[in-house]
Amino acid sequence: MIRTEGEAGLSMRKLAAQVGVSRTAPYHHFKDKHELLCAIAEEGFRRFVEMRKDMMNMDDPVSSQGISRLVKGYVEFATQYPEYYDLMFGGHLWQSGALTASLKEKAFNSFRSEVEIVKGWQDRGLLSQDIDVLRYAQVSWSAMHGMSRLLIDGIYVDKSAVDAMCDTAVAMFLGHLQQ
Amino acid sequence: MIRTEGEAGLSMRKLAAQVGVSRTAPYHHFKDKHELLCAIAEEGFRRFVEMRKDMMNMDDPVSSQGISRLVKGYVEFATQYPEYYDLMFGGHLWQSGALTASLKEKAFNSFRSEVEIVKGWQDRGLLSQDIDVLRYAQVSWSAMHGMSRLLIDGIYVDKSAVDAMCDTAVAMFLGHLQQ
DNA sequence: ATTATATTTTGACGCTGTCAAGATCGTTTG
DNA sequence: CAAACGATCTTGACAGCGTCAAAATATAAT
Repeated sequence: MIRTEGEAGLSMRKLAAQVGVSRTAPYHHFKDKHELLCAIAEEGFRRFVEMRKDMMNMDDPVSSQGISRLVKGYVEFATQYPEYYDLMFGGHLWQSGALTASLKEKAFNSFRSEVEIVKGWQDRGLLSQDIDVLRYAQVSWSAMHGMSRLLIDGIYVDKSAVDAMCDTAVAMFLGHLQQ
Repeated sequence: MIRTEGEAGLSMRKLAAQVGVSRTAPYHHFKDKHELLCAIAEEGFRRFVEMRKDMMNMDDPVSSQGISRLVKGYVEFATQYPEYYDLMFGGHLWQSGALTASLKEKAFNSFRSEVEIVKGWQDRGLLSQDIDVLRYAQVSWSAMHGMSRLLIDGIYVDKSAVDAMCDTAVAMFLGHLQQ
């Protein structure tokens, strides 16, 4: 429903109707609409980490190909499943401050994996030794997140430029090192 | 009203009540709630470009101080006026695809100014000659946008790290050049 | 077979955006 | 000065929303 009518188009009533059940039946399985959305977001994280694992098995994340693949994979996930991405990393759930504990954990793990990757870059000399890994992970993730958001939200409209943007991002992450 | 109760907390009815008129009076000045939000977003852009001009008058944008000031100014604007930022660069209005013409123009000008700045970096040798300026502007803006979004949306919560993140971003933008 | 528990339903409340028809007011024109 | 007009505002109404409460039903455990 979110995919076809947007996040605002998802209503508990229409959802129940589509399933063939009365309006308030879903409330016995989810306390809130909020809690239902959290559950959907969790499902999104499951898909996300699975995709990420697959990519890191295909190429070493510390290699030009591997890094490029990770960045492109990230943006691809966001643009292919914008509904999941919105719920996972959008303000809608986070600003409420009342995330499900399990959802919070999954999100945290996702970010920690990004930090690990950046640490790998530094360990193998792709990144200067005196760079703060945590900050660098925050900023590089910001870039991927920002690109994804701008694409999803319809601000960046030229989808044929995505690949070039990702390449540029990789170059920027690694300080324009030749390799 | 948005500031105190969030964007979802702004309702045409409450707005009218607060002004002291009937529910539908605002509809004679704005066709839609959508059009009202567009108007607010425009006001946000006015403040944004004004702030940006001030900063570029204080420091040359092609200087370590100037660049740093621009980045920090950007994020500061976003976190200080999150309601404006949400409307200006959030999916809510853009995804509808029906932006006011004047709003669209203001947004486009804002991005073009970012491209100009990056071009300045390249012209003065801060950036390798064989870098695509447009792509680089898109990615660097993505990073600033991503940081802002993650802060606004409550995903990055440690606000004491904002300065260090901005510094890291600047270092990343300029390929870790010493200067 | 009976109790207990899980699940569903109907009804209701207050909220939302916005359309339609009528009322009021200020300004412009004959 | 009066009449017409257009801008502004109002009340009424409609369909939709999330969700609480109480009653009804089905399923499971004793």
